[in-house]
Amino acid sequence: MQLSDDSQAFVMHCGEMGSRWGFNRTVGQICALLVITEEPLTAEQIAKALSVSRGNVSMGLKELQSWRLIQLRHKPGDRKDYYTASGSIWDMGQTIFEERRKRELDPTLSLLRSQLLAADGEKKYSLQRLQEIHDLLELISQWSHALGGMQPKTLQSLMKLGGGVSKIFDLKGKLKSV
Amino acid sequence: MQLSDDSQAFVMHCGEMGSRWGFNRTVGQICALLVITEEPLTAEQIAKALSVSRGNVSMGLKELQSWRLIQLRHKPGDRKDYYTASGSIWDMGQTIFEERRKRELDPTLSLLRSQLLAADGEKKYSLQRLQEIHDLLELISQWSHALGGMQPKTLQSLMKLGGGVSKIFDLKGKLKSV
DNA sequence: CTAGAATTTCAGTAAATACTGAAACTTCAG
DNA sequence: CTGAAGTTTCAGTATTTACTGAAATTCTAG
Repeated sequence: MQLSDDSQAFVMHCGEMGSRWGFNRTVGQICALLVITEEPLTAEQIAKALSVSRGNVSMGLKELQSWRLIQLRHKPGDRKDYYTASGSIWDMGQTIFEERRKRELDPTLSLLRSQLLAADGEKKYSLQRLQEIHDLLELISQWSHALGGMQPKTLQSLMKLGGGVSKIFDLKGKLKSV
Repeated sequence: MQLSDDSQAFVMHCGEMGSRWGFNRTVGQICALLVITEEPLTAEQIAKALSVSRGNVSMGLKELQSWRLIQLRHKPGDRKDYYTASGSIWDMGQTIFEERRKRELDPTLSLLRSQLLAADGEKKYSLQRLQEIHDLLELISQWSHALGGMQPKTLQSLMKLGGGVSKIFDLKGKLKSV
């Protein structure tokens, strides 16, 4: 596990960004390391490469598994656990998207739903605002579901439209009939 | 500033979710409070309502301004600063989306670009992966730009398609000519 | 200018979070 | 079984992040 300067820099960067992405430094580093490394790695190798404790790596791997971002592998005649990034970058992106929806959107959505249901007609302004927030989150959530269900290939093509999204939308107006 | 139980619960919830959304508890609470309150509030009132120190509120307001989520207001003949949520929920959602792009995507994108430019042809596997990550982030970034540039109205209609996104994409295939 | 009302800053402290390393646990070959 | 190789757990500690409150600063009416 001798990392090139660039790889080193990339892994460290992901560590620093870790917190913005919702996990901690070590988790970010482990994930980056597994993504840019072709061969599956043992916890031991990871700890060595990142200069962190074996226990810390164990916890990090557990968390990455809860995000469904890494996979356990075994080699015949070797009882060590090997880990590797799960699937393509696209798969991983999709997974992160979904997991973030679950963690960042769903809890709030569920609180809003219950408050709106129990609403007593008082407090017009705040209720209306809660409703708006609810509607927005609900829509984002639906989108997120839809995107998560797509094949990476389809998603990729859709994404390639990039700035053209709005153009498509314009088209749609002209095509209600289809 | 007497909050109803529900409002109280909502504000506290946003505080707890705060960290997942990239800021701290107090910032989450202040933002929630301003969103559900129609009248602009002073820092004093906010501190009272949330039972936190005046200084903490000042820092929180500063951060929310850096996110462009709140606006300063003044009342004639009153030199206190009043704060209010900036624009509709939709505007705010868009703003959060953009700011998160800047903070969560752009730094990585910029590192990747420089590493890919300086690439020396060695390390085939990791380079390819970096390229894939770059492409994915680039596309998300473009989308994010496109969405950020849309009128809330347009965006709203687009979002309402929800699960129908893929249908649009199917349409597009049939419409290359347009 | 000046004074007082308001806001911001920031050193010190509190709270939350992450990390280590050793002990407990698991697994399996012999 | 036994014990060695491997993994997980977790109490204690270190680090980071958030918060307080008092002092410094800004602002403006008079």
